[in-house]
Amino acid sequence: MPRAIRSENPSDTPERILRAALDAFSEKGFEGARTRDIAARADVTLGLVQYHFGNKEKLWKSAVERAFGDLQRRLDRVLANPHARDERGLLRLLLRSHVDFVAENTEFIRIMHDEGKRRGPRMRWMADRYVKPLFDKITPLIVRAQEKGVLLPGIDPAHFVYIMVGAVGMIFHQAEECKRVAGLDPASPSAIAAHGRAVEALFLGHTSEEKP
Amino acid sequence: MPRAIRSENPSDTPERILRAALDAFSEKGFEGARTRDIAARADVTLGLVQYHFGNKEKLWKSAVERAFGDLQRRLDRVLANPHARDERGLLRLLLRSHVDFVAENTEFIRIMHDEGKRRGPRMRWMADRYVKPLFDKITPLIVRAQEKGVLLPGIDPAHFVYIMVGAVGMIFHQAEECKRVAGLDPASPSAIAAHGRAVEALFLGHTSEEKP
DNA sequence: GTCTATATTATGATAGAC
DNA sequence: GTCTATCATAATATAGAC
Repeated sequence: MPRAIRSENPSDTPERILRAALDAFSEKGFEGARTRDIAARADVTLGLVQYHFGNKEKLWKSAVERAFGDLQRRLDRVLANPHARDERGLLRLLLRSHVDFVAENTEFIRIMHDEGKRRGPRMRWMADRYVKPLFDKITPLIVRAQEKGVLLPGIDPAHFVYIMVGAVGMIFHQAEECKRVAGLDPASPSAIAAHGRAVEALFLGHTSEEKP
Repeated sequence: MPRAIRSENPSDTPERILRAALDAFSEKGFEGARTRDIAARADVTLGLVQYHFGNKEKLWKSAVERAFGDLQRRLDRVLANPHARDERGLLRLLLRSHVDFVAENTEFIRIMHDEGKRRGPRMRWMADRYVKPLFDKITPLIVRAQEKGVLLPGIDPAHFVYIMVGAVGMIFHQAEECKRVAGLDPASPSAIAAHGRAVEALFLGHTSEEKP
C-alpha cells in the first residue's frame, strides 16, 4: 500500500486534476490560476500535473475541451428531443436546458467569458473550435423562430444570441456578487427555476407558467 | 529639458497610469495583470507606479473607483433627465444609456464581471461600495415599472437586474469573440445602435423604432 | 505514476540617486 | 516626480529518485 488514501476510485488522478483546473481557471483566469494551486486542489504534487498534462496551456485546453464537450452533448440531446418539434417547444427547451446547464456548470461560463474577452491565441482556439460551431448551430434556429413569430423579429441573430446568453448566464456568472448585493443565491433550486421562468417569459411570451 | 516628450499635458502621469491599469485589469484580471505591464502601458517605470498608488491593491481600487464613478455620474444624469417623467421613458433612457456606456467602457464591465464572480475581499469591497448602492437604486425602478405594466411582471427584480445587465452587456464584454465567431464588431456605431434597439424592443415592447 | 529537488524566470515591492 | 538597481518571493518547468 504505497500511496495514501486519496480517492475511492483507483487512479482517477487526471480526472481530479481536470476538475481542479476547471475550478482554478474559472476563478482566476488563465494567467491568474497557479499550477501549484491546481495541484493542491487535486491533492497531488506539481510534478504530477506536468506529467499528466504537459504544461499549463495544455491543461487549460483539456479543461476547456471537457467543459464544451459537456455543453455540446447537452445541446445535441435537446435538439434530438421529441418535444422539440415545433419552434416554440424547441426554443423553450433550449432556454430551460441552458439555464440548468450554466447553473450547474458555472466554471464553464466563467472560463468562456474570461477568455472570450481577450484578443489572443487561446480565445481564437476556443472560438474556432467550440464557440463558432455552437453559434452556427444556434443561429438558424433563431432565424426560423423569428420567421415563425416565436421570437421577436427584427433583431440580428448575432445580437440575439448574445442577449440570450447574457440574460441566461449573468446571474450565475456573478453568483457571489449576487448573493452579497441581492441576498439571493442563484445556485439554489428555487432561484434556478425562477430564472428559467423569467427568461422564458421574456423571450417566448407570457405562456405556460407551470408550477412544479 | 530633463524629461523626454511623453504627453502634451504636464504630469498627467497618475491619470495615464490609471487608464493603463483599467485596461490591464480588465484584460487579465487582478492576479493576471502585471504591474510592470501597467507601467509599460503608461510609459513609465515600475517605481513610479508604486510612488503614485502605493501597491497593486490600491491601484486596482483606484481604477475601480474611477470606473464606477463614471457610471454613477451617467446614471444620475439619466435619472435627472426631464424626458424620464413616465416609467417607460425612464426605462428606455436607462437602457439606451447603459448600452452606450458599456459599449464605450468595456473595461468597466470586464473588471466588474471578473471580480464579481469571486469570493474574496476585492469582490466584497466592490459589491458593498459600488454594486449594492447601484442595485438599490435600480431595483425600485424595476418594481414600479412592473406595477405600471411597462416591464414584464412576475419576475423578481434581482433576476430582472441580472437579465438586463447580461442582455445589454454580454456582446460588448465578449467583443473579441463576437468579432471572430459572428464577424460583427459590437463596438461599431451601427452595432451599438442595433443592440440598443434590440434590448429596448425586448424589454419595453415593440415601440418607437426611430431611425437616426 | 508519483514524489522531491532544483533551475530559471518573473513578480511585487523597496531603496536610493537624480 | 521619475528613474535604476536590487531584494525576496513565487511562478512554471524539468530532472531524477522511488
